[in-house]
Amino acid sequence: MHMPVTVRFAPSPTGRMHIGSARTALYNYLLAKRVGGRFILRIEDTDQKRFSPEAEAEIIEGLRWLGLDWDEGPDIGGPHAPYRQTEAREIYREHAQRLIEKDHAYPCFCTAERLARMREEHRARKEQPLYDGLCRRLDPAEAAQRIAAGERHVIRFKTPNEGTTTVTDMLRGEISVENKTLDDFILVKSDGLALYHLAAMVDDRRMAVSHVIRGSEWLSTLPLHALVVRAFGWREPAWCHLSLFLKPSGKGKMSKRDATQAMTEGHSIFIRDLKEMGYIPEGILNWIALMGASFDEAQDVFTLEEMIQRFDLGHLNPSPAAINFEKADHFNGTHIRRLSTDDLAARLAPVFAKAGYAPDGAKLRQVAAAVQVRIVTLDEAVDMGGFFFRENVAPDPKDLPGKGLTPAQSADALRAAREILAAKPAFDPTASEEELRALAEKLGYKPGVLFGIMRSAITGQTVSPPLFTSMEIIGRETILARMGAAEAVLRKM
RNA sequence: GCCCCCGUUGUCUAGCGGCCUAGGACGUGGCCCUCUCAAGGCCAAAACACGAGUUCGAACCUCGUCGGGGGCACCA
Repeated sequence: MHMPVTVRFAPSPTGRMHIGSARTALYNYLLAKRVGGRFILRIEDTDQKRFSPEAEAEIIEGLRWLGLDWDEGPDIGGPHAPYRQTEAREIYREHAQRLIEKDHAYPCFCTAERLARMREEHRARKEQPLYDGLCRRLDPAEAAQRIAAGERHVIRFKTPNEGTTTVTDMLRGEISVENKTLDDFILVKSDGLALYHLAAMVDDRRMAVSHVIRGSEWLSTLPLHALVVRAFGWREPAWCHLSLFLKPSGKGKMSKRDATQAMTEGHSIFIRDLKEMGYIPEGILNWIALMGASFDEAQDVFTLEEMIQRFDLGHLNPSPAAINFEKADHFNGTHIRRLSTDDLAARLAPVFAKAGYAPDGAKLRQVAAAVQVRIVTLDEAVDMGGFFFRENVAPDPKDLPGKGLTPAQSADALRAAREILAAKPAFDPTASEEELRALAEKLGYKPGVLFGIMRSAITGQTVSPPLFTSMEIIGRETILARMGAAEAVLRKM
């Protein structure tokens, strides 16, 4: 008998969408697709203080760009609305009330000041900073009276004082903690809004979530969450805590400063940045999927579809993984090479446009084919092939003379080459290659030397796609003009 | 300080008691190809944290040590 699988990606809109959350979303998505289950997007915005209005948009934009489509969510609705926790306040309140009635929770009137003082004392005595249970011992009648009088209060969970709580994590097996080390954590804040510990559990229940796949920063609160679920008498979801992403050095998780540092080195952990840097979804997906998991013993390049076919929770790795930006480049380049020419051209169009060029269709296709194996990110196509779309090139004069040749010798060679090309009634550079090689031999130069001069003259670069391919894209008149111009420069040197 | 988790080359990983003289990938070095740059092909260096135990046999099981990480909020 199979329970229907439902998973959810539940980010909080407090910051930018980064590769860590993208990977969590990906694994959730993969499991859902693998078994034909549902994938829900839920926004956990109970933290009003840290709420950022742009964050939700960036999350949605990031997921869409990556192609991780959801079946239910705040933007598209679904049978379990609301999908934003601030829109479900009453639901959480009712549930908190039920917990109080079942003697699993209690109102607490302690002030923030008292709590802070208490914590300080605990730390001073090197004890665990747990709530001391003052209000837990309050007479319920008195508590009810104070609430009726409008006194500010929070609702705390009544954690068992004795025994141990054991929870099963799919990747780690059983995890046990002694209940006396667990805090009477707050379920509902004094402003009436639930905290994650309550809201997420209630929502997972409401939405019939079968597998909770989330970051392992939640591992330490897992027993608490299991206790809440059990207090309600609900069936527990399968818990699966993903490994953490560590900074490239492997020492600690990425901090804000590390993220900034990465930017100065030309990297980023943020999805939107990666997109703007010219990474493609296929590359990013492949990259993050393999940090903390393996999909196949003998293969490591996968499309989303292939990942779905091979996804297996059992192949997730519980140990933390250091981020490796070189691999992002590797996977991105690999996936760019796998694109069809038309597809690459379509993706390159906005990149060239952004750089100020007006790429037309047919030529863009040719350029795409020419740069395809030479670029790691889409943006690199501009450096490698921008000259295809420029009216004029301005080669650095010092790059013009052939290796080991004087400017005069180079000018002569260039003129001779130009004459060969100009003499052809039908312009076909590739067909002229043999003749040009013969020319080089006649002059006593290596072909590469002659081609080097031509490359500088025609492309304005010392590095470019293959000369003859490039010439075909550029066209006769432009080539002859550029060669002539370069010769003139050489004559004056 | 307390609680929890993790530990195979520099990095991501395969390995689930004999298939391991530990496999793949990134990166690194070399060679080949070559008009530049790439891509591609071939080769190389590089790891089971340590110590006990269990067993005929341990990277795989157990315990300890050490190392790393996460959490300890009216944040998520």
